[in-house]
Amino acid sequence: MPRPKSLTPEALAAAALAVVDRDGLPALSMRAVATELGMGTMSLYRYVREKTELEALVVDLILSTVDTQPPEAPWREQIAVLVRRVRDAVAAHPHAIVLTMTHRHRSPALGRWSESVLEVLAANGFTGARRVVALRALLSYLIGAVQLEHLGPLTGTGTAAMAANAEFPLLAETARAARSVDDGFQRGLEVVLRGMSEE
Amino acid sequence: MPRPKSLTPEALAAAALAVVDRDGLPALSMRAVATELGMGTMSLYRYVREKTELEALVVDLILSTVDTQPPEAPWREQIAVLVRRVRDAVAAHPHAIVLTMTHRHRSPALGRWSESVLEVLAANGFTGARRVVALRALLSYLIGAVQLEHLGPLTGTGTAAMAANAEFPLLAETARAARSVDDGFQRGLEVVLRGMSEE
DNA sequence: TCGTTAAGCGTGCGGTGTACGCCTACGACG
DNA sequence: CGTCGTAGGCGTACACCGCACGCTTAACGA
Repeated sequence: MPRPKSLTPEALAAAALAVVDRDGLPALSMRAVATELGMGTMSLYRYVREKTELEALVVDLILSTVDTQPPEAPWREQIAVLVRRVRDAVAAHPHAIVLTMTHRHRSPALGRWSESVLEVLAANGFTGARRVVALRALLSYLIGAVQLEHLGPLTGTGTAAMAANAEFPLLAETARAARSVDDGFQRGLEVVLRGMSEE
Repeated sequence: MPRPKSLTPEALAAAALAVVDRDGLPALSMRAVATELGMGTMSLYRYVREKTELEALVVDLILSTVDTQPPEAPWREQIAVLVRRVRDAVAAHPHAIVLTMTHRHRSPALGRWSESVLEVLAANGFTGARRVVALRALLSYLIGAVQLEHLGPLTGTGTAAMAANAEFPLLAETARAARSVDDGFQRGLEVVLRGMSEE
């Protein structure tokens, strides 16, 4: 048929991601992406029905970089590695984190990842409701911890003011101590893994 | 002094929240809030420097409804109740959840809540890094689980399609099983509490 | 009563997403 | 090789957004 598309969805997503990485999330407009690609704004709508669909494409591009193959290791370490890979992939594009969180459930890449985690769980005695609870706990921790790392409150600008406030002595002390805790993400993940193992 | 303000910040936030609850998050515009209050659009800027500040006000209004007094109970149940109260307050305004997550770190109400949780932890042997890790794990789980409940992927429309896909047999089975698991939030929370206790 | 001060708001600007319809490059076919 | 149908590309336009600016006006202290 006539006039083949000149863009793959990946190329479109890559252009959008480049805009976000360079100029921040508010700069992600249809016009900006079109300019990035050297096309007219409305041309993008040949590839995407609305802007949110473009955003979902960006998210899937980010998440598709994670290797879903579990490493050779004890099962808990297998899961820890898989979780950390997603954390790292998301953290590689800090301006896009809000996007990643709001569109993650439409990403086939995250679906493949979940399937991989479930395989590890299934191979190690997790069945039925217990497996459901385990995946939910892992996903919840992952999603929450990523946002915590990048939007406070233990390390945010907004909380800095609150933590300095004498009204919150424990919060202030905890925020101070948090800065010297190495890899809090990993230690929190171990909490979840330990809790899962003993259900 | 002349001409006292006719609005409290709470009244402003309440009007904005009414708009969001009634018409959804995209309908939250300065013009809509002004109309809700029967004022001119620009009048709002006497109370707020920019729109995000109004959003933060809404979030704090939502979170200020949670009782931060721990109940009489064993300490793990105390924490479970505190966490569940935040979950319920947030879930009461589903259209505002994205807002709540992005502005939570600027909410004094969540600061008071954190302080309260830390008091329970401190009174039960949690100190130093261990207390930091415990709070982070709880907050991460809370934040992530709330989003999981309201944006899939175990119960979302987007994932329904993915779960139906034969490419993801375990995910499909898990999504099916998830629907019959009573109070997955509570069971996931118990995973975290158990993991915390044994660090 | 009057002056001062801040509340309230009308106008306008630069930006957004996207509906609509035209133009045109291309691949298939006679 | 010409021609035609199709779908890619895009220019224009519209409704809406956040908000800068400066005027009008209500309420208090003196």
